[in-house]
Amino acid sequence: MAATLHDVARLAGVSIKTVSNVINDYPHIRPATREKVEQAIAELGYQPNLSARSLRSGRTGVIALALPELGLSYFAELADAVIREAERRGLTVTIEHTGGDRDRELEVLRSPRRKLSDGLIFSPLGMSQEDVGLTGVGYPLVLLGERIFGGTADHVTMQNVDAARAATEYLIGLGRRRIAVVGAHEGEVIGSAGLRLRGYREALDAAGIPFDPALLGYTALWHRANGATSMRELLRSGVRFDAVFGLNDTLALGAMRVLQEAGLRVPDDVAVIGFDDLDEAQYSLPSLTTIDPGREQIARTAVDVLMQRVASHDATPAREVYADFRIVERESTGPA
Amino acid sequence: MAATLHDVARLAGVSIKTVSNVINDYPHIRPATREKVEQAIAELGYQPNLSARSLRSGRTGVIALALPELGLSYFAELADAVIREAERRGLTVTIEHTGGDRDRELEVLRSPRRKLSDGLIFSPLGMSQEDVGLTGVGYPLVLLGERIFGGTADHVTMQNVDAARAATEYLIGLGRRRIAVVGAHEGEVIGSAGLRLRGYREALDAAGIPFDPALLGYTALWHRANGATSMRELLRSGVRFDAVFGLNDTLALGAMRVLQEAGLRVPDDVAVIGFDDLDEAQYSLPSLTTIDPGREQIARTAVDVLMQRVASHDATPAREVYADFRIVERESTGPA
DNA sequence: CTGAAAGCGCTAACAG
DNA sequence: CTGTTAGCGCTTTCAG
Repeated sequence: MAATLHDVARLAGVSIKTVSNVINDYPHIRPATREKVEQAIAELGYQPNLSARSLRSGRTGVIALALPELGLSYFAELADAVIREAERRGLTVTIEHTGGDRDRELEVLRSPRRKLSDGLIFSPLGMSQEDVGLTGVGYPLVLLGERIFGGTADHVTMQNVDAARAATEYLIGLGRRRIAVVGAHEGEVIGSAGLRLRGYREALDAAGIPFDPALLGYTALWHRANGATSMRELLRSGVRFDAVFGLNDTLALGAMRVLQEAGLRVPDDVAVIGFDDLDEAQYSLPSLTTIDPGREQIARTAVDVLMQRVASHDATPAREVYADFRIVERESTGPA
Repeated sequence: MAATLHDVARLAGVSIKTVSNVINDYPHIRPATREKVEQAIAELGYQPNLSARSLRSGRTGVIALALPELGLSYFAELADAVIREAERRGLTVTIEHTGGDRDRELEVLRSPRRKLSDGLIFSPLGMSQEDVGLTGVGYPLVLLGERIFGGTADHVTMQNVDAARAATEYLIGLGRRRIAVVGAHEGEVIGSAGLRLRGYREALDAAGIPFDPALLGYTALWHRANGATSMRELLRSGVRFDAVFGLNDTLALGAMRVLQEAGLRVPDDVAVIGFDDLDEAQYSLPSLTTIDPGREQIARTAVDVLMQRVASHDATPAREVYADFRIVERESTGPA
């Protein structure tokens, strides 16, 4: 059986309180005592029982991260960044998949597993603005993404509209006027697709370019395959375009592949821009111009804000943080 | 404050034991009693405190997964599969990054955090065969990967040698004789690079093709950028080749990109094969022929074996499981 | 500066 | 079928 505080205390000839003090760096301990205790700890290979500690203290040192699935590169890179930030603070991260399914998202929000972590960083996909009331949970919660705004939970998100407008303006600045979109969601207003599409339309309006619904490619999910399918439909429809805005990188990459299969040159015939700045966007052929939406900053801020809530349970009003973005120019849009 | 067993018991007019029985589906409870208790639970919104349960029972319902980083697509897809399998069994997964660094791997193995999970699925990269003794830990441990064999822990791995031999034979069957390799590790015998290179050489030998060291491209890490760099060096060296074996998909993809930049046609001038069958291998241009190393099976088996160890602490001898592999034919090697 | 003692919420004997 | 009781190992008053 593993050694406990009592064992250490007995061996060191002190009380368990003293051992506890040493472990928790309580300041006023006589050096000689500390020495004795540390030696006993080493000798027994003592390790604190984290379950007991968390039962007693109410803190677990764990944060939970709920997202659709790690198979989606964007979320894998987000999770990577969150884990990094958590580890810098001595925290561990548990990951739960929701599959982007509303019911599973609700289940995640109220699961008893929440007690096993100090708080939750939650990236919903199936829930929508109408569910905003359900985010008033009794534990520290940081919302990510573009599905739910204005709730009582802290929220860290991207500047979707502005970034999409910038992407579109960039294409327009290159002289492109017929800009197709891949990844639109029918009738969506809020959510990544809705917001990015709004940015697209704002840029068009500002430049006096009429909006043509025939240029929109719809896809339900943003999996890699859908960008390809959507582009095939666009090509089959016969609509003409000289640029494509992929609402995320995987869509853009899938679309770019289909364009080239069809004998179109990127960027000469069609310029392509994405959104997310995934690692792989650097290594496609041609490399993909895209928006860096500030993923690192989002991860860092989310963990910071969450831990602030954990530390102080005062009811300061919910924060809404927008990460900085920038355009990453690569080959798929040609020389600027 | 959240409701406890006592609150429920009081409200339902029974003892806490009865409530506990209801929660844990203890069979012999009078329906009327069960009814009362369930109503009290609903009314109070009672949720069991998992910390307390785990302190008492010694089980946490959590499994830990330690891997280099989620930014590497292979590990993201592996983690995805492990989480899926865990969720099917009602378990949650915590993920720890090691960065492939030996010291951090050792730290992970003996961290007190291990007590917060029932067991560990561990994919080392920095540790090597000499560290095999350090894998005899006091908790359920499943080793993944190709760094350490023959220890006292269960081990789930790929058929690296056989799969790499099959990949090489496939290229040879296509009439290619000068097969370059991207991702070799200087002097490595065990480990993914070493084993896959051995498979490569076995295939060469079997076909009577002399081994030419000039065809090996070395890279320290298997990040995407390294495949590109390695291929650039190979091209600069002037060595001639008609095929490339990327020791994993990201390397192959990086290399393929450089080949095309250099004006070489894939597969006409150079055929390319990878290893891992990442999602993105389907969507590159051309799509990448690769080895599916049985990732799903690895995840499923790892979780199964781990939970068997958790359930029965008997010291049955360590298992060594090899997943099935298969060649996935795509465009980068042309029609077979 | 250190010790004694209470109890976090739960499970599991052991009785009835 | 249900109630009582004793801890799991730790933190934390409260006294010395």
